[in-house]
Amino acid sequence: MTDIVTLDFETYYDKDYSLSKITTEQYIRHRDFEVIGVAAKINDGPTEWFSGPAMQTKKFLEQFDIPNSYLLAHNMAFDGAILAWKFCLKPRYYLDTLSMARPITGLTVGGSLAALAKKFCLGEKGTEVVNALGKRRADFTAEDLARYGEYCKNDVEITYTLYQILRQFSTPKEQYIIDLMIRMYTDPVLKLDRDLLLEHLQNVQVKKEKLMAMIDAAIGRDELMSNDKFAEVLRKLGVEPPVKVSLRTNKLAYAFSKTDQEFKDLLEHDDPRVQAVVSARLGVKSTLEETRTESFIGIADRGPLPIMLNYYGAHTGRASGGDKMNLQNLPRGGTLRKAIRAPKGHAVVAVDSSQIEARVVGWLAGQNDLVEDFRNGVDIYSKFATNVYGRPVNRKRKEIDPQTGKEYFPDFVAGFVGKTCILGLGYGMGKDKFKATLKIGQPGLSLDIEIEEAERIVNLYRDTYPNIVELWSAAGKSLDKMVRGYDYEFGTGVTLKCSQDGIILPNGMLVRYPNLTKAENGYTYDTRKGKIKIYGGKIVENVVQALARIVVFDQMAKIDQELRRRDTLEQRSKVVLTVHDEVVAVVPEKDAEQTLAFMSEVMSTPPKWAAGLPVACEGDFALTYGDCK
DNA sequence: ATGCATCGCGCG
DNA sequence: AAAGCGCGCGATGCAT
Repeated sequence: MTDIVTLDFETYYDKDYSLSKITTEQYIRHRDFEVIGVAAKINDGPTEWFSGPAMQTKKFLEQFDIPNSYLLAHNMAFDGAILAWKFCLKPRYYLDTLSMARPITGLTVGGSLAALAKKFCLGEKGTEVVNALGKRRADFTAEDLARYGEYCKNDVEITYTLYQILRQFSTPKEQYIIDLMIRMYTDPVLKLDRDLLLEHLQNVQVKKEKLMAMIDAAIGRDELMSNDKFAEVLRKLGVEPPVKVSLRTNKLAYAFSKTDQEFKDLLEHDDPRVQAVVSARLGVKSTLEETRTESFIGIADRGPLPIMLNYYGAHTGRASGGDKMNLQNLPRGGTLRKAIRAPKGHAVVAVDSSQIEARVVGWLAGQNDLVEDFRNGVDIYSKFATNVYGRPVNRKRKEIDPQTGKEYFPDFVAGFVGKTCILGLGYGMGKDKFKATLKIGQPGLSLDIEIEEAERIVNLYRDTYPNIVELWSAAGKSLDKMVRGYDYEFGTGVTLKCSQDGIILPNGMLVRYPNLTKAENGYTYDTRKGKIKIYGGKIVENVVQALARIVVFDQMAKIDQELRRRDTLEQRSKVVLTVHDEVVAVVPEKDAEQTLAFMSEVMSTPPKWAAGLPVACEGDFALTYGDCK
């Protein structure tokens, strides 16, 4: 039996140097970092506390045979990174109670050890027994240090007990995924291209300065950023600011976003001053490129890029971004992605699962004609658009413009409509939202269709795929059954049983609906953020996202198991990142081609419980993440 | 100063 | 009766 070593570090912090102010990566790599003490235990043995200089702490830690043990902590990304980066100790396998708790209580209970101890009745977590703020290890009195040690030991005990409870809810595969996500952080291999990032920051800033130079010097950043102030700017130029009804609050709000057509129309206003202020507002308002580039440069100066993903961060099991650095929303085709590089002699391999959610919907609903089309590689977006427009549509067909001699896609717009239908209408989207979605469009494409036309297309979708409509209805029925505690199941590709706590997935995990309640006009469930409305179409969406996540994450685990077998100190080989339907690995350059083939093979194979689900994928390898497609 | 709600925008 | 959904971060504006 492999030992479980449970451990908890106490580290120096002060008002500004703390995890609430800076990222975990900055905190651990900071020059002020200091271990005050550490408590650890083996299996259910006694917990030991140690506090001493770094060298002695290392000696203390080395007694635990960590490289051959399972390592357990609450928030392992933190303790595991300290252990790996400061003490060069990596366990056989990471276990993390914070990750393990998320699928069970993530919706309703915070992730802190205190909140979880209370939830699972594990006794009191010690309150702050020692004032540690701003105190280095040497500043503590012997008594305070001893009390701090007791507090820390208690945390270790609670973590170990919590683990014994939570492990009953987990599976070996989910444990592997937790370990993998921790290793993405504690064992970083991707590098950031500092020079490229510095150049990019310069470009972004110059671009913004140029926009500012185009407008009246009296108008500053504040006038552009604030809605009220910007509205005044427009009024002074004789333009009545466009308004809209807020989707969330139903209140009137200024329509100043890049998706507000009326606002975008002002870019072509007769008065060049209006054009300039609108252009400046749109250019200055988005800060992602600038702030993220600055963060990246900071990391580039400190070391390789640790990737923090919250295991089961979403209700549906998808990961979410963490540590003030969401790597799941980097702009596509942008410099930030290009700045993420494989280490010397290595390549990045990225493979993503093609239209996984659309495939899962069709398969779950038993919409067999759609499933067969996916299986046969039919371009389903074009096929549905053909249906919509009553003429052959092929979004991939290229033609040469006789005037300019340039290549273009004549069915680009129709293809976009087809895509929007397949991706959106499967979850019950109505005509109004469909019309709005087409209007938002994508960069360089905004479609204005009549509401009658929107209704026609929505109805066409529902007539074409009646089993999907039937699935919404079956899923809707599950709400009534779950509330009343009756057995119920739905789904054709796989049968999903409903329980009191939610819908049971094929891997034994649940899509939970805590305190599901029948309200006046529908059903709600509780989260920490309040009550959420739930209905048939949305259940289908949640379940489909959850199923797609299981498919891709199990494939990711399988890929990593194989790569990990080849991984050595010099020739790194591992999965480094996932973005929902995408798996990214780093391997030696010479293995890139073979790895792409291997990953593609794995990601073209459905799991046993979904033998009839046609999965497909596409991928690429390159020296940078950004060049992988 | 700090927390919270809201919006916009990036990704899937 | 009808209803695309799932995230995190940065910014403003208001409350504390």
